[in-house]
Amino acid sequence: MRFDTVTIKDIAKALNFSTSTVSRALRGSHEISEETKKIVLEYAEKINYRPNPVALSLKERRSRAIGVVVSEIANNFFSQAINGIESIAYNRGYHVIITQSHESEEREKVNVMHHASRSVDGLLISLSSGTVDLTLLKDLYEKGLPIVFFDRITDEIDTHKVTANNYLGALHATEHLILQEFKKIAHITSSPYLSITKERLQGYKEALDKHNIPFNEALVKYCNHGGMIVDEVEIAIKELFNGEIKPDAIFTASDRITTFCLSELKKLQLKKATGFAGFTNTRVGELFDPPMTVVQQPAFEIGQTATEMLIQMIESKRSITEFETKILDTKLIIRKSSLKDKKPDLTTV
Amino acid sequence: MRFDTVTIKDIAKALNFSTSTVSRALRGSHEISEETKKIVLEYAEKINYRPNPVALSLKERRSRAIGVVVSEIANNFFSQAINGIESIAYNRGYHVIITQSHESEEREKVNVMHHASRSVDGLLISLSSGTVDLTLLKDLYEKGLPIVFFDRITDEIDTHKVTANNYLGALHATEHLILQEFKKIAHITSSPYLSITKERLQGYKEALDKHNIPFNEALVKYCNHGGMIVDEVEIAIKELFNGEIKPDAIFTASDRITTFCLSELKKLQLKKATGFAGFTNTRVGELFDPPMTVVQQPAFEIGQTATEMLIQMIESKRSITEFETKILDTKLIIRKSSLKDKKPDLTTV
DNA sequence: TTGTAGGCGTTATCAA
DNA sequence: TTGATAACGCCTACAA
Repeated sequence: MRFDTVTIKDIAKALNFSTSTVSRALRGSHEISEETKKIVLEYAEKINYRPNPVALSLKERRSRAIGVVVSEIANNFFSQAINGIESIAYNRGYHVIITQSHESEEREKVNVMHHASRSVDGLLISLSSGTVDLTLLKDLYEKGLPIVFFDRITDEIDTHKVTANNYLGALHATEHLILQEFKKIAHITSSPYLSITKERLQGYKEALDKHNIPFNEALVKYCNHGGMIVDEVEIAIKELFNGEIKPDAIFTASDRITTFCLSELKKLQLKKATGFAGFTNTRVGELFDPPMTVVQQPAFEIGQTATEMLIQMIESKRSITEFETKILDTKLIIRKSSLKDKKPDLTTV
Repeated sequence: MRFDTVTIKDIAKALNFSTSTVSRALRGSHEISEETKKIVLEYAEKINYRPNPVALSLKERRSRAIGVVVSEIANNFFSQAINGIESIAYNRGYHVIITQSHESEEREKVNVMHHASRSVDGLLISLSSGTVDLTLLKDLYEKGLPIVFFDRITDEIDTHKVTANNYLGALHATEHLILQEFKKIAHITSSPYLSITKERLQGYKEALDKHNIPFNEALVKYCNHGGMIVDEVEIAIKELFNGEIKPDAIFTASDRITTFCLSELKKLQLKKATGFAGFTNTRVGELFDPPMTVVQQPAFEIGQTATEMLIQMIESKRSITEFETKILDTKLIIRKSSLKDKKPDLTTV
């Protein structure tokens, strides 16, 4: 099956003009007579002519499209961030092309190359948890492809970056658990490679330190696939509760880990005995049993900010030398799951 | 900023061959000497040559890309369906370009046109709740653009379609509520234009009929934006509970409506008194308070099936005349929210 | 004011 | 076995 479209040639032939005349008339050039313009525009309208963006991309080497690479769309944080990205891009006349890396370095590379070679004008990327090698991105960036990192960022490339204040978010959540008099707070987090993992771990440690609680490596568990594999979280929890120091509270570092962790705790009948707080952008934390204490990232705003920065880079005439890393505040929403005294929820019976 | 890439020309110049020789060597043509091939391939590898897909698209009028239009990515059903789409597309060597209509006919049109003119090889679409006019899609379809509808389908275009068995899903859920001895079961659903709305309403009615419960129009509420606007659901619930016949159970017809509805019931302290079941693909229904009875759609499989059908259309040499509408079974997962006797959940305390 | 020619990167056809 | 040329759809420098 093939798809027929009207081209400038068709118009030129039908109207007995040259293609250049038609082209100029369509773009409203002042060097074309009003009459010709009118004839051409009317005919174009009539046969529903649309310029072929592929041809334009080839010619202008730009596409008015922005490529986005995230690990997973089925994730509250990313889908909200994407909405932020779209809200800006749409208004500025850019299209958004979304691809998923599924936390795999390999898939991420394929996606990045696809974007680059399809002449997106710029790239927004949140690194996969499997990514260690940044040479491809570095390469493209040096060749002139504008890139903005968001959420999972890197030190290795000097460009604009946007992320949540993961450090403070983790610090406040952990501190909240400490003030609730939990003594053995475990931390289940993603791949240690990720910027967000490091920042959140740092916040967790800082909170402990501030309250003179010794940091214990055994209470920190890493899920290298960010919770994409159920077993990861299951194993982490089993190790924690079979270990020497059984935690009385858990602080989780990502959407998926948070969810799986709750399921596990429920299975093990530990849900109501264990203090709980986690990073997640779910809209339904309030409906959980018990209602869940969460650290919420400004996902929509992160997407917006990253996109504004990217478009600025794309449209800037001279090359940019001053780069910025914007850090947006998280929000701690305290609900019953992190309170020491977790009676069954009777208020809504 | 501009982005430099290596082209066949560069290779030709460097190696003192013509572009056609290089082109053929790169594609392994047998009419090129082994030696030349080796030289070209090695050099191409060395300078990291990648063919420009934009140029290829222009030449071949195909892009090996599939366009997807959904109402919202931040939706369990759609994000899972997209994963299904990607799983097939990736293996067959197609890229997936995702766009959102935000339940707006206008945005949907823009996206469809974007896809069409960017020469996607085919289109997967789930209609927005605002869509009444299908002439654009009809037009493109008649011009030869392969289109497969999934989830929210239409009678107006004769092509492949895939959807869940919304009728049976609704029937079983409603019947389950009836068997739990709920007497006044309300139904909150999406825009009446949508195929899924009609099918689910049909199932709901059928269940009532089967059990000799008279259908009451006042117990059905439509949210024209599919719950994208919070107020919609709030108003629907208020109307229901301020009406003459106060419902003792609610059956909701979409992910968002389900969630908002629960929030409202919680606010109004009606959550534990009201029987509840709803269409949703959330993974965390079990963690809710009370654990939620859900009708789950085979989202991943719907995405996969639609993509297989689309690729078949794309790659078929002669035009297809026999079209199929596949209907995949839903799954009713019964949990506490729909049980008549909803004691506070003590088992997990 | 309009037309001609060349180029964006690639491949197919034809010629050498 | 290799090279020159034209074409995909569009735009623009230059010519008329």
